[in-house]
Amino acid sequence: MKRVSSTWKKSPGRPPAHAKEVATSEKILQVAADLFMAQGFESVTVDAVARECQVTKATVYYYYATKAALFTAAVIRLMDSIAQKTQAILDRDEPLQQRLLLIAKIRLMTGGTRLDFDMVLHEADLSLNEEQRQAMHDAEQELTNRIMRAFAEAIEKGQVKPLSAHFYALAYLTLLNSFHMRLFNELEKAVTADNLAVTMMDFFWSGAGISSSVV
Amino acid sequence: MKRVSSTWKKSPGRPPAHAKEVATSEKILQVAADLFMAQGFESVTVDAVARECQVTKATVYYYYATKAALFTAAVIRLMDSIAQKTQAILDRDEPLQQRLLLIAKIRLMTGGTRLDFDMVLHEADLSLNEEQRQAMHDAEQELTNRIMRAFAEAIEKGQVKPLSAHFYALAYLTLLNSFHMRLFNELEKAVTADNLAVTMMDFFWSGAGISSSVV
Amino acid sequence: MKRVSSTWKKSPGRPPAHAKEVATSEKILQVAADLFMAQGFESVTVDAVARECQVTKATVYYYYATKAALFTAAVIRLMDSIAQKTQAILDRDEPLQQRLLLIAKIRLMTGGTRLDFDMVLHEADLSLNEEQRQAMHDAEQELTNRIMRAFAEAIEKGQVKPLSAHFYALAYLTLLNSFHMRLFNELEKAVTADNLAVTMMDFFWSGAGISSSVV
Amino acid sequence: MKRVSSTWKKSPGRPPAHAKEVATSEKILQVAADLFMAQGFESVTVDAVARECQVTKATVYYYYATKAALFTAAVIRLMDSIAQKTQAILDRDEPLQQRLLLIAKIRLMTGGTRLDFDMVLHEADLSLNEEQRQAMHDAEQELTNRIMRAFAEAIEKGQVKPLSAHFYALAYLTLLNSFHMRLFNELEKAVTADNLAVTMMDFFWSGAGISSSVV
DNA sequence: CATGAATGAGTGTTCATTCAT
DNA sequence: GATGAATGAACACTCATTCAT
Repeated sequence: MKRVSSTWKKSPGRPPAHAKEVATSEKILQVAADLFMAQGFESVTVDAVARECQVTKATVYYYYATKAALFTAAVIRLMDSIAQKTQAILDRDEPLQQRLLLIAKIRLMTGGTRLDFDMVLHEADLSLNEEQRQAMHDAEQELTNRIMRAFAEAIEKGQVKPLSAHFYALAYLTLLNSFHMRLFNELEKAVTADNLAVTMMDFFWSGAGISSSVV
Repeated sequence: MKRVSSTWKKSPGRPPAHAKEVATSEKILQVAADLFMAQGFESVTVDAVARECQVTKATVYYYYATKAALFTAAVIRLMDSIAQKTQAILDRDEPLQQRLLLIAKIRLMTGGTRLDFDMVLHEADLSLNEEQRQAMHDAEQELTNRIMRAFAEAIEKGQVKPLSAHFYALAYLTLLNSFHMRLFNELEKAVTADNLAVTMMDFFWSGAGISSSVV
Repeated sequence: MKRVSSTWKKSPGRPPAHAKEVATSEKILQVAADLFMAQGFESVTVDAVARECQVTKATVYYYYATKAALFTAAVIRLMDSIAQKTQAILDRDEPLQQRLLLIAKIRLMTGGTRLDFDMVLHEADLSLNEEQRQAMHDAEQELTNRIMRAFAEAIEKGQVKPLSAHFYALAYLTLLNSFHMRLFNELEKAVTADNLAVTMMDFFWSGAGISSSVV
Repeated sequence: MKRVSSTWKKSPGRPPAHAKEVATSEKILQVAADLFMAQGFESVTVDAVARECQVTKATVYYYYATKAALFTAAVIRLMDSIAQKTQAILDRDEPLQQRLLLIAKIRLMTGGTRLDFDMVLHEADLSLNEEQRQAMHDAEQELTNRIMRAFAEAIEKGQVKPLSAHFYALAYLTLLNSFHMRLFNELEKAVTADNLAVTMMDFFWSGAGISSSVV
C-alpha cells in the first residue's frame, strides 16, 4: 500500500501470458540503456527505470543483482548492437572512406542520447567491480577493434597513410561520438546529420592543412 | 599516537589570522575543481571537498550556496585559466600548426583529470539552474572561440583549407580532450605525451587519406 | 542489560506477516498526530516520529512523501475523527445548550495536546503547498460548519439570539480550544474539566453582563 | 568575503554616530518582534532578523546571547507595550463594557501579526530555559491580571455577574486574540474591525441565549 | 515471476552559536 | 560596537538494497 493515496495499482504474481510482447528482463534492459545514455549512471535511479517499465524496483532487482550489473548489461547490449551494425557496413565491398562515411551518417542520424558512450562509461567506472569494468571495456574494445582492423587492412593496401591503426580508430570514434552528442544539444540546428558527416569525413581524410603538393 | 596533528580537532569561530597561505574560498575552488574533474559532478560529495580542504561542510556552504554553485565556480575558474594560457600561445608569431602543437603538448602533459571537460560539463548540466548553465557554456565557448578565431585567421591567410573554423575548433578540442583523458587511463603507457601530440597534429593537418597529388 | 529487547536491531526487507496489530501507515499517522499536536510542526522531526513508531525514517517516507504530507494526513485524520464524534452528539434530540455542554465536557476531558488546533494549523501553514493548505482548511471548515449549522437551526427555532451563526461557531470553538490547552498547561489544577465546561457554557449562554431586565 | 559574488557590503567597526535614529539593540528588538509574531519562533532564523536590520548575525549575538533570549526580550517588550496601552484605557472613568470595547477595537485594527500571542508563546516554550519561560509567563500574566482586576472591580460593584474574574479575563483575551488573527487571514474580508469588536462585545456581555426574562 | 514493505547509509542544506579581529 | 570566518549538530529527503510473501 505504498505512498498512501497513490493512483497506480499493480497486483502481485505472474501476469497473464497474453499481450506480453517483450520479456520483462529485456524491456528493463532497453529502458535502462536509454536512461543511462540520457542522464549518466549516477543520475538514473533504479526506481526511475522500474517506473518507466511499469514494474517495481523489486522486479528490476529480481533480474539484475545491482544497479552496476544492470548498467553493465544494458550498455554491453547496446554496444554489441552497434558493433554488429557497424561490422555489417564494414564488411561491404567499398572503399574504406565510403564505408566510414555511411557509418557516420547513420550514427549521426539516430538520436536521443545526449551523452556519449565514453562519457557514460567513464562516469560509471568508479561504481563497477573489476569484472564489470572489464566486461565494459571489452565491449568498448570490440567496436574499436573492428574499426581498427578496417584501418589496418586499408593501410596494408596502401589506401591510407601508415599511421597507427589504433590511433585512427580512436580518432574516428571520438569525433563521431563528440559530434553526435553536440548535434543533439547545441550545435547550429541548421547543420544536418548528413552535412556534418560529410564535413567530418572530408576533414578526416585530408586534414586541415593546405597540401604542399598543391602549390 | 605519535603524529601530533593526527587526531585533529577544530573549534568554531574565526581562526587566528596567521598561517593562512591561501584564502579558504580559493582553496575550496581548487580542490573542488580537481575532484569534479576526477570523478564528475554527482560522484563528488560536498563533504569530500570539505574534508580535502580540512574544513567542514558548513564552511564550504559559507562560501558557495549550493553544490551546483560550487561546481560552476570551480569549473569556470579552471576554464578561464586554460583559456588564458591557450591565448598566450595563440598570440605568438609562429605558424598555426606549431602553435596548436605546443598547446597540445602542454595539455597532454598536465595530468590528473581522468575525465574530460565536455563530459563533466554535460553530466552536471541537469543539476544546474539556467544562470549556471549559461555561465558554464559561456566559459566553454570562450575557449572554443579563441581557437576558432585562430583558425579563421589562418583560413584568411590561406594557411588552412577553407572549411568551417568552428568545425576545426571543435575537432581540435575534441581530439585533445579525448586523448588527454585516454592518456591517463588506458592507452599503451609507452606512448608519451610528446609523441601523441605530434601524431595528433600530423593527422589533424593532413588527415588519414593518401594525398591524391602523390599519385 | 537485562531488558532483552533494549538494544534492539532491525534488518531490512519485508517483516514477517504475523504480529502486526496495526498497519504501519496507520501507526505512523497516530504517532504523528500526537507529536504534532504536542509540539507543533517545526519542532517535530521526522526522525522522532519514526523512532516513536519503532521504524526508520525511510519507512515514514515510504508512506508519506514529505513531512508536510505527513502532517496534512495526520491532522486531517484527527479532525475528521473529532468532527464525526461531534456530529454524533449534535444529532441528539436535546436543547443545543445541553449538546454543546456535552461536547465541551468530552473535549476538555480528553488530554494530551498542549497546543490547540488553530495554533498548529497556522504554524504549519507556511510549509504546506497549496493543495495541502486547502485540504487542511477544508477539514477545519468541516468542523466549524457542523457547529455552525447547529446554531443556525437554533436561531431559526428562536432558541438563540439571531447573531451570525458563523460567529457563534468560531467563538464556541475558540473558547473550547483555548481552555482545553490551558487546562493541560497552567490553569489552577484544581479546576476540573467538568466545572470548566459548565462555567464556559454558562458564560457562553448568558454572557458576563447583568441582565438589564432583572433590574 | 562571504558568499563569493555577493552584492551587499558592510565595513566593520563602529558606524559614524550621525543618522542613527534608533539604537541597534532596539532596532533588533523591533524587527525580531515583528518576525516572531508573523512566523513563530522556529521559523524565524537569527540570520533573517539580522538581514532585516541590515546588520550581521554576529551583531545580533553581540546584544542577545541566544535566539531564545532575543525572543524573550522581544516578546516581553511587545507585551509590556500592549499592557501599558491597555491599562491606560482601563484607567478611564467609563463603564467596563465601553472600556473593553475600545480595547477590542484598537487591537483588532492594528494589523500584521498573522499569529496570536498565545500561539507564538506556546510554540517557543520548548526552546526556552526556566528563567525565560518564567519571564514570558509573567509578562503574559501581567496583561491578564490587569484585565482580571478590572473585572474583579466590576464584580464588586455588581456590574457583571459574579463568575471568576480570571475566567472572564481569559475568555476576553482569547476571543480577542483569535478574532484578531482570523481578521488578517481568512474571515470574510467585509467584516470590519469595528463591527467585529461590537459583535464580540455584545456576545461577551449578554451571551448567545435568549434571555428568559424576555418571555 | 513479481511484489510490498522496510532498512541503512548517505546527501545536500540549514542554522544557532563561537571566536579572533 | 560590530564583523567575517568557521563549526557542529541536526534535518529533510534519497536511494540502493533486502526479504518475506
